[in-house]
Amino acid sequence: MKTSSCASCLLKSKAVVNLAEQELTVLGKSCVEAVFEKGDTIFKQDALSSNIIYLQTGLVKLLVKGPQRTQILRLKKAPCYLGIPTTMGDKINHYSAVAIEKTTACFVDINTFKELIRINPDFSYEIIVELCRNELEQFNRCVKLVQNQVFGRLATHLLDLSDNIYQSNQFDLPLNRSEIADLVCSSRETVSRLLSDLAKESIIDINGKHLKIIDKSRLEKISEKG
Amino acid sequence: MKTSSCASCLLKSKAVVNLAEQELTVLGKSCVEAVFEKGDTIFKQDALSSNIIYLQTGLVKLLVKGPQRTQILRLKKAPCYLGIPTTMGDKINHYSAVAIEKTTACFVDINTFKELIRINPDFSYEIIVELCRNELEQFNRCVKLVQNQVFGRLATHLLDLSDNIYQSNQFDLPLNRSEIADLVCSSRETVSRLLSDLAKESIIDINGKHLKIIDKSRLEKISEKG
DNA sequence: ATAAAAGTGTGATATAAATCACATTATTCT
DNA sequence: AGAATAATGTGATTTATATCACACTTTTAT
Repeated sequence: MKTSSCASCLLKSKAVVNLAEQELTVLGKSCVEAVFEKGDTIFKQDALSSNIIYLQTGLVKLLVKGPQRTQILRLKKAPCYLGIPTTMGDKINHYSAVAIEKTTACFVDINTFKELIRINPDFSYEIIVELCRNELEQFNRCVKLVQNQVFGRLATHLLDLSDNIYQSNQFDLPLNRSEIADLVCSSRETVSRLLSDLAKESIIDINGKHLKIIDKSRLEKISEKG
Repeated sequence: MKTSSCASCLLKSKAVVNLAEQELTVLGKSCVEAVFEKGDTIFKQDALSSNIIYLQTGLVKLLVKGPQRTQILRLKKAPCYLGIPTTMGDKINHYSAVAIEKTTACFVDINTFKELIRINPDFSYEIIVELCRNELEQFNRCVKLVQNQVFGRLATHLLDLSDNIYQSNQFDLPLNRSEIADLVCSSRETVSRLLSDLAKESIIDINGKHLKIIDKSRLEKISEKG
């Protein structure tokens, strides 16, 4: 870990690009950069948090360990902020963040973050925009969970990986079958079966972790209807 | 509907109390107040929105009509804002808001709202705090949906009505059985059965819409475990 | 290289809760 | 007031999907 020179950072957030030189100095003084390898925990459920986290590069999973099952709430791809609601709120992490690819992240002290909100309206504005986008995304997830059954949810997440995370119709799944189950709120066995079904129908081609989407339009139909 | 004098309003939001006199005048010029009776729609899913809505008094339900079922996303009690993420985002309402009690609301033009964010950091700060609280609440709802089965979710919502909405251990349900089903993501019949079961166990006393919580600690246990 | 551990696929069974069906009770309307 | 309509309760049946059980495969460790 090292204190960063935010002014010279090439991976500024949409909010941070609005900061003046002097404000960047303020930020730099309480901003610490860290690198996480695949599998590393960035922060842990139930731990106290007094930092906002900005993901510069990489991919993480947000997960909740509940009494019944573990849920992967969502995958978050850099660039984005993590932990704003928690750190602005009750300061106790409601979920853990674990890197599923090599990830670089900046830890920003909450007081500095609040100070920047106080002094720079353009900064605040971008934070508000990000919070709003998050809320709509989470909303969609929650609606999908109720409206669709497992087949549809699985299809939705495969499309999300293809369209938003990897921007390619073939990629290596960053999660094993059990984690995919946690992501689509189902069981390992069901996910295994449904992936086989999709392959039998020639909608996808799957070989271990390598996945190729063959018939995207049918997958989209399943995502909507199923 | 009438253009309001925001300066003299006794129901200012936590954000608005930070506004200076001149800023209140700006707000007042593009702020329209309206009264909604029980059952009235405040805004409709799929419609365009260029207003932020501030609920001064009352109670509303937010609902999504999906292909499979209707969901009541949540009840929102005044004072609170509605529609910030939508109006800041793609401007299309992802859900409807319907008054379930007499409700008064202010419609604020999005450009005025953005202007206030730009000129008053304390205003922005309070908006950020409200967005953060919303995100955590929605998060909890989503986790509960997966971790608990219907019995637990029903108990959770009864407690929410008692603790947060009515602040009393007896009240009239603002929703019929079918709407309660939409709220707990279940079916009318199941809700009906489970309410009877709770009554049989002397955990609640229910007579039509009137509900009295008799054994709160057992209800809390069901809410956590069930 | 071999053993141990972790991950995966697939059939059989169990289960929570939806759906169906219909009787009963409220509420609304003329 | 009486008819029509909506809301509710409750049993029977169905269904999606979890869970169990176990074989097979891949990865990791010694």
